[in-house]
Amino acid sequence: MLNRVVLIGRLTWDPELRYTPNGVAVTSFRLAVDRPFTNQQGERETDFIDIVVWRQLAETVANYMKKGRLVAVEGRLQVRSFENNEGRRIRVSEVVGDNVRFLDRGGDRSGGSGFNQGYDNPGGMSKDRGPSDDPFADDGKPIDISDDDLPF
Amino acid sequence: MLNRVVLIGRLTWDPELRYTPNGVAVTSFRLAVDRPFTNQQGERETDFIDIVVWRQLAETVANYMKKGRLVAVEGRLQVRSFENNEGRRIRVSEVVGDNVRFLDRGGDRSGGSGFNQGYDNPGGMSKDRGPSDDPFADDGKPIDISDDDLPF
Amino acid sequence: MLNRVVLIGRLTWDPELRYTPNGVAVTSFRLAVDRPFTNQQGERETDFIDIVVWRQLAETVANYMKKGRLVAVEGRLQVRSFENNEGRRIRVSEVVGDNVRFLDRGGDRSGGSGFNQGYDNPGGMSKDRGPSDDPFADDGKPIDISDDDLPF
Amino acid sequence: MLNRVVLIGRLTWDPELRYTPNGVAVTSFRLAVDRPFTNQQGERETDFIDIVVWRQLAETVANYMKKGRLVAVEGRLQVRSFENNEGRRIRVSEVVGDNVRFLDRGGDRSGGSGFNQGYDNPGGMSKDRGPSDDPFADDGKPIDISDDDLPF
DNA sequence: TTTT
DNA sequence: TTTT
Repeated sequence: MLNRVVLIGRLTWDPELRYTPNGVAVTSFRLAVDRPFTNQQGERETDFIDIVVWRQLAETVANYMKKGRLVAVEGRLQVRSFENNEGRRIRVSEVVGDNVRFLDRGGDRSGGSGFNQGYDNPGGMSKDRGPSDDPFADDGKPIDISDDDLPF
Repeated sequence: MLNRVVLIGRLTWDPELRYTPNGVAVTSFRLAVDRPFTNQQGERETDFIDIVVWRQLAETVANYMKKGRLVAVEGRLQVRSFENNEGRRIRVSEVVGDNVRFLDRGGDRSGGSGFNQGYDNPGGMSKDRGPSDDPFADDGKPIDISDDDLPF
Repeated sequence: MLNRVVLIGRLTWDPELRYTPNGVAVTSFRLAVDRPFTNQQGERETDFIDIVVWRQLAETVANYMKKGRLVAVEGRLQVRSFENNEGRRIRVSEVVGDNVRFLDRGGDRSGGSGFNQGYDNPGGMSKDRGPSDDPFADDGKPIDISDDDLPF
Repeated sequence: MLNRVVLIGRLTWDPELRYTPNGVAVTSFRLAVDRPFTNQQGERETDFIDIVVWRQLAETVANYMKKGRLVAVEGRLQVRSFENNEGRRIRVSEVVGDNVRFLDRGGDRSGGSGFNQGYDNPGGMSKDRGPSDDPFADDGKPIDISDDDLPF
């Protein structure tokens, strides 16, 4: 009914871009997210959380992200369940990201953050697109609504 | 850089649908969100939070929501600042909703919830559309990616 | 660094309350969270997400929740990794809930929602407590700050 | 019923620490949060969002944050309404932060992030404390539950 | 009072 | 204009 996740963490390896048989771009990576407290041994533990992003966002992430980079990820928590080839039931949890923000230096605007951004259409509601069909390509038209446009 | 709000509360009045001069649907409503604690007088206070939704979601909300209904709203917190006609600086805060879920009886699936749902394209990244141009109209094609499509 | 999850879904079974050897209450349950879109076969899929709650919240949830009930859960996504007795690496993902809200009729306030609420101390920053040591027990003192108290 | 906000943005000025008459620390600051899209004039707009934090977190923020720093804030959206001295109804919206993470260099761990963290007890459920009574002071005891402690 |  |  509602499923929203927000994470900030560091990439544990370089993301790798793949394509589905239908040509849809998909990138997976793992995020190290430190817990905000220490355990009984006084150690700070870390959750290693798998992220998957699709389409244009997959390509942006693959192009700009590297192991160690700090990112914010928004998305939904997905649990897939299947039987492996030993007949064992396996459950795989991952966050399907629809927004990824780069939080440390990207070499862009003088040490700034968010130099590159990615937005996907949350909830997978966008139609399936091939990799060459950029859903965010600028068509030269304005994409927001001006104040003059407001009815109140 | 990142701006996400999730609220659950009750409508304080019937929402009203308007259209911008350009024909874009927009609906505003106010949500009563009880605080999870009581104040020094032992009273439970409530935040009255303004929500605005656009396009198809505006029409869905206007059609199905009524005063008193319980809803979940996802969106971003927007602060507009302007000078009023007395030259005074006014700040208006509202949540621009991109997902609204109906949480109490909708007469749909036997006491179920979420009988009607609305999703807008978060972040306002969709192109401007007129009210008759439903961004979520079903075109008869599948809108998600099947398991067979997965490269891993 | 930051890890926040908000879910709304239905309990797939009655939760069961257990206690750790140290007497800490813990309740697990599974939430069915419908996806907001349909797959290529036109079916609406569901994520079955495991939730675990601790201490007072565990007891509240065990006392009031039943299979089928609609709830909102806030928490953090935790991934535990261990080797099973076959030497296989297993990863278990679950949401550690720190706030659970009951969203359908609880028999309390005439069809209201949120009849019962649970809050845990997010981030696990509270000290370990035994089950009889209610962290939310009312000590008769006010727990919030009045307006008179504000310095601005 | 549920009210959660997650923001990432930059401080627009140095925060200022105050105390209530009862000695409770409170710090306010304003966050500049860029929108993820451009308006009809092709400009990227920014929401300037007021944040208030209390108690220990107020002191941590006041000690470590400076104008321009990038932070993540979690909290709840609060709307206060009152009549000003001209008899006009004023509505003030602000995010009551219960978690603030520092996202750019803090001089701590070699360019790392989150060098300093603050957690407040969300929902204001903690008892009122004076400024010298650090709710997060380490008492030398473990604050989490070990794996051995788990009943499953 | 507006950040990068 | 305040919901339950």
